[in-house]
Amino acid sequence: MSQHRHPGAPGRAGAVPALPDLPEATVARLPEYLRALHNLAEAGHETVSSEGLASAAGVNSAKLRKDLSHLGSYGTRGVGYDVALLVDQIEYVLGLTQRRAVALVGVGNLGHALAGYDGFASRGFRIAALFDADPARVGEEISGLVVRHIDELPRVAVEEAIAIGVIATPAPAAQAVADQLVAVGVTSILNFAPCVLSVPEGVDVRKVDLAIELQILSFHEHRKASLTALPATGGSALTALPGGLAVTDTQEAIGT
Amino acid sequence: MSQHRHPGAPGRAGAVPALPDLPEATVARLPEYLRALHNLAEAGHETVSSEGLASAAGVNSAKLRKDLSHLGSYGTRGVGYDVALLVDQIEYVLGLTQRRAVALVGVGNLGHALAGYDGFASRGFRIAALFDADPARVGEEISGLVVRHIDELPRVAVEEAIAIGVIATPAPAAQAVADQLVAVGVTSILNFAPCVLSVPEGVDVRKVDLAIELQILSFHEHRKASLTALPATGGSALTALPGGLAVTDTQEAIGT
DNA sequence: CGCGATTTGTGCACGCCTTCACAAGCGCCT
DNA sequence: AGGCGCTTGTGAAGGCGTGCACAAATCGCG
Repeated sequence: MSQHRHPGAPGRAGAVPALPDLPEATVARLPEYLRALHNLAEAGHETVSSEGLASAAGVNSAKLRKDLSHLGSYGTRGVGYDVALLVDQIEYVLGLTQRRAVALVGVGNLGHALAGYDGFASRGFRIAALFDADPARVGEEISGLVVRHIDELPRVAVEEAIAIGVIATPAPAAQAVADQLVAVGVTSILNFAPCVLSVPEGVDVRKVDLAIELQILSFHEHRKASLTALPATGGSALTALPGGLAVTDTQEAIGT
Repeated sequence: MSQHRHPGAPGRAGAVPALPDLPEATVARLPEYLRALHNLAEAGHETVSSEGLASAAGVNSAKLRKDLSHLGSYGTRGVGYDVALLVDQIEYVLGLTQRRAVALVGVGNLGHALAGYDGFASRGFRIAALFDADPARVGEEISGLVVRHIDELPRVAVEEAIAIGVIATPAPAAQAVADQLVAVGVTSILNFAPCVLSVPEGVDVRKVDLAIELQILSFHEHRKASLTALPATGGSALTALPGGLAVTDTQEAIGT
């Protein structure tokens, strides 16, 4: 198609340049590419081949090329991708050109850690406010921010232009917090509480459950054990291949 | 098929009862079903229909039935599933009948929170040891455990029968830690460091990257904004439908 | 100026996952 | 005992995602 047209150049006019709706799977990988690209840029690379970027991001090179082609792509055949250009492009698509304000609700064990996690700040986000329902925690200062009572959410949400809510409360409190976030106009929620949230249409919820991740690992562990444990008993076929197989969804031998 | 045969009853003979290799997508949902089932059991329910359990877990009922059918299934037509029986069955398949020992490496910000997270203990895991490479942190006591130097990993791994390793170090240190874990026989790793790990075949790695989750939300936020920005400003638009529906991949109206 | 080496972009086929729709099975009520 | 309503388990269809393999395009060099 186009030669080197930039459908939505980052620093360019802010006029909603027809954001393509990418496949979910692609969206989920873009941040990984972005991180790899930042590393490459820091290492002095000006261009990178699909093969090189793919291995740095831990994916197949064909998959990477297809992913990038979805967003209009900025590669040069015979050469590769311009690192800086691609960074700008991905950051634009992900909406990282504006530093979004994040409200963190629940400053218990996990909330404390999240409040102090510098990975947020360094990757396009700003923790703008901390909330908790426990009066004993209100007023405490964490990483330069004062914990406020959840009832102040409406006022602060407007003041700080909160775009994303992070829930790090115990499960029983999570639904109420989600409702409050939705009520003040938040349409994106990251939920660390181990429960299902019910939210209106148009609100995105992503869930991170640490115990679930471990349980998934446990299953594979269990399965691996049950395979290597049956050298004799023909029992259930499978005949455990000596090398074993690949993994769940990520790694592969990557050549740093 | 069988009436009420238990191919692998939990407390039963420990003789590797032909663990079926479930679809990855199913495995990833089983922990969610398990959590929902525990809630139902606590609420006094003895049986539950696929519809009921599905909404409690935030999924489609057909999907749930197919998932459960993969593990031999223990439902009764016209009635539903026996809650206690299903709990046992899922816990068995996930390998949660034995409480696996977890080693946590890196007790910085996030590591501290993970060490104190009671969700691990309550859901089948035991944090057996904490490690760090920083001598200043070695010796510190967290949640009843003393932080040890990473060099003690080989000895402790054997003593405590470590089954799963959790990496909560900065990215530059993660690969070395992974290598050390693999060297002492750990074949399941949960990685919180924002980097790709290279591991041998047969080792499972799952990755949790908090910033990536936010960036995915950011994309959808960006896209929603670019859509609603066209009609007539509407500020935050959306006119939140009262009933509201699901979102990206989880929620649904749940009737607690 | 032309040719070959290199690398992107993509058409295509395959497999996994989801969803629908319905037959089979079970309990309860009459 | 028989029928009826409810719920599970599953065959089939459709959609999505992945990976291969190759044509198109670009650069560098002779």
